[in-house]
Amino acid sequence: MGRSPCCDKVGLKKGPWTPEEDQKLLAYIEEHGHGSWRALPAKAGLQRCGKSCRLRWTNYLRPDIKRGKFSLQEEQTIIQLHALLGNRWSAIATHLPKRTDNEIKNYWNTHIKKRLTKMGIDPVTHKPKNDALLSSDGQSKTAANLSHMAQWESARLEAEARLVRESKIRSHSLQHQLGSSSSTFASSSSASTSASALNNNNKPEAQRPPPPPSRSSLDVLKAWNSGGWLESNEGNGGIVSNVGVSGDLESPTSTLSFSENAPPIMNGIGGENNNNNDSAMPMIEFVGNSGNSSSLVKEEAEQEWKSTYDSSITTTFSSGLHEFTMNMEGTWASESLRTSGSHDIVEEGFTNLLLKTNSDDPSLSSEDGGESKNGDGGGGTNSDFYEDNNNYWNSILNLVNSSPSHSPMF
DNA sequence: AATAGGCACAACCGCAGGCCA
DNA sequence: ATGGCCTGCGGTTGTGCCTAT
Repeated sequence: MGRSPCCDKVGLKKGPWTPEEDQKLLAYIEEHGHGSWRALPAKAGLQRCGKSCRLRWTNYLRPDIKRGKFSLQEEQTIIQLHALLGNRWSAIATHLPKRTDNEIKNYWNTHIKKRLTKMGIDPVTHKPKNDALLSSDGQSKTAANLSHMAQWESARLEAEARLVRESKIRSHSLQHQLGSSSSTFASSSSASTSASALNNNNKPEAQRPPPPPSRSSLDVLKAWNSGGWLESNEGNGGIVSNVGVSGDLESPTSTLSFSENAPPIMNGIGGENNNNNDSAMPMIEFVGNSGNSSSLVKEEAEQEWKSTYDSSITTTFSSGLHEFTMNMEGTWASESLRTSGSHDIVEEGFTNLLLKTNSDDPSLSSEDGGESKNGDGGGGTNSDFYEDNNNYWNSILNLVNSSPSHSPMF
């Protein structure tokens, strides 16, 4: 694993980019694609290292970047995804179209993190700051559930991101086959969001990965499996891990069941619970159901996207108290889909399903307000606070939603 | 008006890992 | 199998702007 020197430090400019430099970089990429970033600066006449050029492009100059203030929904999505994924900004960014991981990271560090801190919520764990004791004595079963959800979602997101990348690769490969020159960037860039896609787009043919199998769902399942997630749970004394692989592989439906009576089975999941013998530990159950869920077939705007993606995944989380369904509709649709009329679905899919969990259950509404708005972390009612995951999400969102940005809380 | 402090954001740094010769 | 190249990623720093004093 040799690590390449970033660049020759001598004679290369650092610091803020000038409009002239931006123009040079833009003009070059529009005409030639970026190709090798290392070689780009010399070709483009820039006194910058390739890495600097790449960052400038991916974080600022790319034409498909939405700049400006984050919407409330975007903010909520970031909070929720961060609770699930932690500081995996690139994974979070996959659910915020047109936002870069760097932008999201900065926004988190400068805005959301501070808000949560002021609200008495640990921005790392998304728990009230005085919840540590609860976790250590095994009472925070919901935290364990959430941790497991996070693991599941993390694996899913990885697979999703992989699929999106491969989809883009395929798209660009098709474009290439159709005779597009390297300048296809200029016309297709609006439909290409991630830097990786652009990278692949401009890679020499030999460097491009082979086209993925035509059925995207296969890739998802493969990714799930290759991630070791399912295997790691097999024989784990209670976890049923199964993603249906027979027949139609599309639209996997995963059911996460929490059984109040099941023995502790979450070994290795969620650090604070590894040695937990609490009989109340829920059973987590994944049930693959690949054949029945309603497939959402999306029409591609472009001919190269004729292949349909079955881009719905339904994830049902059920507990003794609540059951809510996550319909991952479109979340691994291609970027082309995002810009061809399905954007809203894609952009809002995960966000909405998350938000949905906070409004579906009327029993939650009675717990809005006072308790969750206790900025100091709850004051002795944390066991209630962690009654279930929904309460947790609800509390975060209510705090965010009910507190205008100019309020003292923020 | 000058200045200090805080804030927001762009950019940089360096590690990790995939790919290829 | 090995080593170099390249990119992705997360953490950190630098800098300009805004606001309060």
